[in-house]
Amino acid sequence: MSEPTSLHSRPSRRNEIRLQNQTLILRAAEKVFAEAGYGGATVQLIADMAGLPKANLLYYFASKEDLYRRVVQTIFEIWLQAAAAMDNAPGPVEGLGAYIDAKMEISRRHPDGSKVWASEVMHGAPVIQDYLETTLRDWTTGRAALIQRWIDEGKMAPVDPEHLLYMVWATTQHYADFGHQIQTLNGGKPLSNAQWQAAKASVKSMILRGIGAI
Amino acid sequence: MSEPTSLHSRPSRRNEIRLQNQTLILRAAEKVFAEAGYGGATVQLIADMAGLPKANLLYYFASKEDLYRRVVQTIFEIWLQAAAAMDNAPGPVEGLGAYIDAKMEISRRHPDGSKVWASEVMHGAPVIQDYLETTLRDWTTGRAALIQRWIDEGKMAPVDPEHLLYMVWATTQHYADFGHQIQTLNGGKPLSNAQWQAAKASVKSMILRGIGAI
DNA sequence: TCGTTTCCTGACCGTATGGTCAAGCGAAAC
DNA sequence: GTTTCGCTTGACCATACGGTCAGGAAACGA
Repeated sequence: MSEPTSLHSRPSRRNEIRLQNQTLILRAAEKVFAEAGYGGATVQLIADMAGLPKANLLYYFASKEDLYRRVVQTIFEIWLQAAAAMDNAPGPVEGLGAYIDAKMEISRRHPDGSKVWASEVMHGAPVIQDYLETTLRDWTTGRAALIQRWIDEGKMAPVDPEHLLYMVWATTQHYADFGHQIQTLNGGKPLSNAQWQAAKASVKSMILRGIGAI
Repeated sequence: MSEPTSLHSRPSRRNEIRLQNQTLILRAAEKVFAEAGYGGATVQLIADMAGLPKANLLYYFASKEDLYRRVVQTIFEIWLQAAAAMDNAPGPVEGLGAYIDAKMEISRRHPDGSKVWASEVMHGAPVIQDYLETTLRDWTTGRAALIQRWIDEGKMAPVDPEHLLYMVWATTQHYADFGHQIQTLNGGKPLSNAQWQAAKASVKSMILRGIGAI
């Protein structure tokens, strides 16, 4: 009853299991939400994917919606990390180049996350609307200003910074969100390592040339 | 009481009602599928949106899946019509320019259709896989060859035609699929007429410059 | 007018879903 | 050795879902 110093005990077996199961569930949830959408996903499906009984999921996460919210937030954080690639760059070639590289890498490594994000936004952003209005809006205006500075310094053509950002988002995320279509057009096979490099180079060169940076 | 001199019974009242209700239902279905996804959409929701009893929908359409299939096919046909804009063009400026214009117009006028299409592809194209493998693949290889011809004729830089097409698809459809995000970043207001024109011009100029066509 | 076909719909059904619960389990704390 | 307390789970529940059906209403042909 009286806790002497049990504020936070060592990692202990308990917390270890807890964390392990939570990440296991979140990973399964990401996959199922990406494949079936929020409405099409079922807790049972996620449980099967995770190899756990359904009731166990609902011990760790209060509800399906709670689980979904966690998945979306995780993706948003990954998304924001890549955003930092644009910082401290002397010009658009380095800054946008690194940003495009980072976003293409995310499309390759987290296609499910990208799909969940796309689905969330397409359905009106019911759970991350506040993030869009605060974090994303601030980030966007900040980078738009940075791009405008590059334009003023004559480092690129005078394009609308926001539409440029949309193009970067759209093009890079397309390789995740429409990966199935791309795979089908690629003879049914996923893009190989070399093809991914070619895609990255194509996207980068077209965009950078499109804004007169190269 | 029916008058013997029926004023207009040319298309016969029956077929008229039938067609009217079917399009009413399809329009409602497109909206609901776009907003909630296939799994999240319910027949009841579509019926409410159409202002008809649920049983009436299932009189005209055999099942929810049948209704969904019709919606997706309709979108695909609209999509293909825009594809013709590239034909008979002397070069990339006219051909791709017209294609981008057409696709932007579709994003503006059929955002729900675009979302349903995106959702369908993201979830592995369960109902239009065969279209992807036949119609879309043929169209893509054909247009890739056309673009390659333009490259050979020195009308544009030697970019990978397929990645160029992906960029056009991604960028134009982004304005429909991520319309909610764009609206949020636009202060919560939908793009105005002028803003749509600016978007169109931005996308066109960035892409055409990106491939060295202007 | 009458018979036939098509349209319309309230009531209903089997199933699957998100979520609850109470009883068990096992490692650690006493 | 016993108690504690978080972890685990089969069984269960209310609800909502897609789909059916019987039978009435309206439109049509003759």
